[in-house]
Amino acid sequence: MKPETLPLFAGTKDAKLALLALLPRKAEYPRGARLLSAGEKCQSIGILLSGGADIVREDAGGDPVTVAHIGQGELFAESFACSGEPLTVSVVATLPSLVLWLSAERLLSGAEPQVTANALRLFARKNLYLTQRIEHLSRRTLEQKVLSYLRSVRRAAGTNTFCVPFDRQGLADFLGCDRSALSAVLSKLKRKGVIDYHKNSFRLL
Amino acid sequence: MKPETLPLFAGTKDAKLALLALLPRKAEYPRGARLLSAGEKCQSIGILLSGGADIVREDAGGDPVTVAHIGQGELFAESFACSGEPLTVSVVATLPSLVLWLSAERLLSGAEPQVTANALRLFARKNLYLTQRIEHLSRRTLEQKVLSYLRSVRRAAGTNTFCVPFDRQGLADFLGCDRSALSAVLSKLKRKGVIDYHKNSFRLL
DNA sequence: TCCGATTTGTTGTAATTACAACGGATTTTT
DNA sequence: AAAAATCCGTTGTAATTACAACAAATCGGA
Repeated sequence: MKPETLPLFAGTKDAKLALLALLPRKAEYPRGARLLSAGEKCQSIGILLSGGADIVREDAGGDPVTVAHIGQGELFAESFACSGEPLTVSVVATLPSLVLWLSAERLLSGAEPQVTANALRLFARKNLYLTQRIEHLSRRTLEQKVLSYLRSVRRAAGTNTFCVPFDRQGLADFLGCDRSALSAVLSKLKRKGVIDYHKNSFRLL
Repeated sequence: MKPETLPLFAGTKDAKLALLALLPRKAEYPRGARLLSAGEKCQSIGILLSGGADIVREDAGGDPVTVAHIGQGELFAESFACSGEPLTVSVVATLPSLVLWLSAERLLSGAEPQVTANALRLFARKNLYLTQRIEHLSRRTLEQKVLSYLRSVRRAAGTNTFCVPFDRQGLADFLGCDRSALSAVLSKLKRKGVIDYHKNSFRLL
């Protein structure tokens, strides 16, 4: 994936130049490598050019929890880098990965205005995504969580039949529940005639 | 609350000027008024100068749910305004309120760089806050949710004794559970000697 | 201080969910 | 094609939680 084609540089006259202003560094990591560790302060925004990684919380009291997955082209650690807070999570490569590191300081001052505006938009979008997930997670019962989620996907798709970007385990993680409990709720909803589904294709009536 | 003293304008040479570049409009709302309605596209970022408001989701299938409260000095609708997405929630005044509306378009291009940088930092912080809440909400049991939350407050406070900024009902809403169930879990943890508390002052051992 | 209102804890019950185990289906690898 | 691995739904059980109702404690005026 070419850095200049990233959404962050959309609309710039010279993406290459805009990129250089952010002091880019590329780094390769083997599978299993730690890109960042909890407790550090990080000055750089990460962009995963290729490969895959997990954001992991290793809590003192509890066992480690995978908070999110990072796919190709996605930003990570941007909030920590831009807010100056130390990391509360670690980032671990699940595949051999190529990472582009960009200076957060430069992004905050000294970058092309178009790039900063893009960043603001990206941050806003992520906020919306997080807020939506919170709305699903806040429902009291699993059935409500599932319906809240399916309705949000339907709204985004604009059709009653749509696909979800998860397998069952992924959806269970996203909704903060057990996979088999999710399966049970889904088939109950199917029996009740509220939804229909096959694999990750759903219909909401 | 004076607009020029807002964090958004911190570090500007002339806060008044920086404010004017964002085409500010002030508006007053009586208690119960809708500041924004789901489905609209909003071009403006809201800042609550005084009063109080709730962010409410009115779902087709379910009853309305209060997603968040907005207090004095807080931003709202900023993510929708900056990303261009239509609102999925409504905003309702719970008290007579004074709102400062600022042009999102201007913030994205044409604002003082310092202001844009401040916005980026604020968005980043909100991001972290939302992510943390998701981590709590994702735990499987209420006990884990509570401990996850209390540990995060302890980490922020740096001491084993600390106060939480919620009453019980507020904490229950934040953790997505029933208030009495929360009370029950808290006293179980107290009996087990894991925590101690009185009102909203907690000690985590 | 007294009263009313609000907040918080407790109890009981019904419903929900986690968890583990298993079997069938599907996919991938050899 | 066979074997292995993964994914998915089902079942049973124990634990958890929602929910409603109520009692105790706390708070805020009058």
